[in-house]
Amino acid sequence: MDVLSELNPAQREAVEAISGPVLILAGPGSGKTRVITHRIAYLVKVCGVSPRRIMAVTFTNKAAREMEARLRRLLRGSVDDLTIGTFHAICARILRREGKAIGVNSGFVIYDSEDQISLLKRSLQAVGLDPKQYAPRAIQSAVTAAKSRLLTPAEYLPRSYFEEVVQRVYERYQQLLTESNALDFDDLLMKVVHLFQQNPQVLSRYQSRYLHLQVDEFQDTNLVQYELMKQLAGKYRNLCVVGDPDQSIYSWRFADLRNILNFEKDYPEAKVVLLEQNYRSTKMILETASYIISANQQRKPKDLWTDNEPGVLTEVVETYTEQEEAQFVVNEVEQLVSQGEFKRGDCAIMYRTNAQSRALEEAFIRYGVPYKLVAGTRFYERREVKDIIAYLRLIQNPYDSVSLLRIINIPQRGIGQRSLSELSQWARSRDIAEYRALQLIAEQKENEATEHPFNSRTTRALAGFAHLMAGFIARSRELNLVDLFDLVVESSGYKEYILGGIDGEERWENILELRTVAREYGDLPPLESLAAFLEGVTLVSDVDGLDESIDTATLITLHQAKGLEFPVVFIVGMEDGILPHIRSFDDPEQMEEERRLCYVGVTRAKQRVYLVRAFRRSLMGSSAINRPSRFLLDIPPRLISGGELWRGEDSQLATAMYSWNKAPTPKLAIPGLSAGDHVRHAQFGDGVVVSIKPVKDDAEVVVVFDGAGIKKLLLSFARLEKAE
DNA sequence: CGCAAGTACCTTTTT
DNA sequence: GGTACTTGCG
Repeated sequence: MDVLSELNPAQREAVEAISGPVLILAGPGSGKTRVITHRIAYLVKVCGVSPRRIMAVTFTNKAAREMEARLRRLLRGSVDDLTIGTFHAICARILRREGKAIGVNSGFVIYDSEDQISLLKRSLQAVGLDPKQYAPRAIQSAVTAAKSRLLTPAEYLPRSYFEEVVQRVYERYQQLLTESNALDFDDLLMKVVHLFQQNPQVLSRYQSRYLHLQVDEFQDTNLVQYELMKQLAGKYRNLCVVGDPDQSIYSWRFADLRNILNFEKDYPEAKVVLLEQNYRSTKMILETASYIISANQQRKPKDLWTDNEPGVLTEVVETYTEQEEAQFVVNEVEQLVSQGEFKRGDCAIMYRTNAQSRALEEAFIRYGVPYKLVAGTRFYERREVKDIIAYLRLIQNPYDSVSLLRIINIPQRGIGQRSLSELSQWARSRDIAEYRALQLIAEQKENEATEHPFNSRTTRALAGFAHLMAGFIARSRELNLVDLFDLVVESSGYKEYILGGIDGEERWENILELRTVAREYGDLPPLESLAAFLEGVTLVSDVDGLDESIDTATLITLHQAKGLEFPVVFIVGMEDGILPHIRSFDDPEQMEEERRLCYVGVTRAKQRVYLVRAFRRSLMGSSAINRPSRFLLDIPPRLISGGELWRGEDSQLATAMYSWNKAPTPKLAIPGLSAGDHVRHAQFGDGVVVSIKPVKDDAEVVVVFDGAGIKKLLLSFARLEKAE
């Protein structure tokens, strides 16, 4: 059978073990995705299982899309009936259909973490506590922790004063969510589990439908997710989970490695398959990675091996500052490209924290080398984008109080903080939603009645907003999504407002980009397309937007890099305090996770690995001198380029590296520019560069021209010449 | 109420 | 170095 022909014995075993629970422990690069897709293809083509009876859960939408694409090739069609998606997307779909059984209205909106924080602050105030005294983020984390253990406010047992606060806030927070007809990310999962617990007949329907269940990245599931799969697999027990404990890097999201351990307890009949042959990396890289991960105490040893070429030694490089570090990376990328062995798109630069991307970006721009940044300030978190989404959400669900409070005075309508808290109070005292209160005020204004506490100016403002929204809501039934989008942006006054503000053009561009996203949903009927669009934009992740077809270097965090692979990998910031991160120093478990993170990074590489560190690095304004990462010390010198020089002084390795393997001086002719440079433009004449700012794959250069004044130019278009 | 200026706070990672 | 929130004034 051709579905099996391309597989090694272990992979084949994993594919053919279709009845009963299966635990696949898959090392990096062991063809995990191939096993999952071939398994599904095998089920459909060989075993004749209907695609609609198969569910495959992935970690990101990108992974889901990839799996779908691969299956489309293997199966040719009939892919549409498969259930493939992230936990959150699949749960949202279930809740839209079945939610009413547990009092979840199908028009619910999904709150992201920012919305969550904002509602938590209001919850704090509502129970009479000061948001300044109890960090909303800490409470958020506690609430997420509770929800990932399936604890409702009533079941939550406080063991400290702080936890008592958490419980009170959590309780009110859930009330406010319900009133807003909203669910947060954690609710999506928890509510489905509750739905199934409380409605056995609903559960039974789903259990009967899904004959086969598959979970990817199982090491990163939390307790709710595990419980959910356990429920769904309750009837047929055909649950196949794939994971690698060494790549577990989401414990802070309450991923629980015990899920892997418990799996064999809950499913004693489970077949365990080990995938230990690596198809991705050279022998050198695999060995380097193995040494790094072996230093962890809390792990089962694995025997990873590969038939691949030995490859070249790992480069360990020290630079003086993070600017020099970035410069080295850019230079090295260009070297590799000019030697003809690699393309820019083969190179990935990985780092521990997002803040580290800035120095890298600056260097890429300075040298005119194109790159792509995975996220950064994430698109869907930008203020203007969230504002428009808030308008649209409010149209779908006027009870969404977080969105209402967000945009009721944006652009300014003369509804200030005071009027707002009065509005909330008034609504609460009459036990109605804010939006309903607005409607009443608008009606009363027409009737000249005055029951509410607002003066005539504020009343007019509030009524105006109510009418605006009512108009949108009425039109939303008939307008197609893009037309609705345009209507909202124009008649709310938002367009004018944003264009008149700082960075107006840039922000407007973002809104237009959001509009293109909306266009993709335009074919559906009006109300459906709005709902689908809103769900789509809330459940995206940053890697989802990563486009491998563009031939540029990729800047990416180590977390985001999980599941990806690149011929050349640079890991920068190999310093104690960065990787491992300083926050892990006093917690051995967290330290082990940092090590796994490093391992994930190294094992992304197919051909070459660079581990780069800076002697001195500025962080948050001040600068620090960091020691080399302790993880470097776990790599035997013989695996490091130039490392044999250190033989016999292993213990001194850290000190030694201060003076060895210094980054060579960049050999690039500078095609880029920096502020202060004199330039010449064909049309505008001579000028001086004021600033350079990264814009996607390009750079925006501001130049003061002697004759033509100040101009903003795109580096790729402007054809500026350097002049002395 | 709106705006400008000042201040405190932070930054790990994300569905 | 940046933002998000507070304060004070018109």
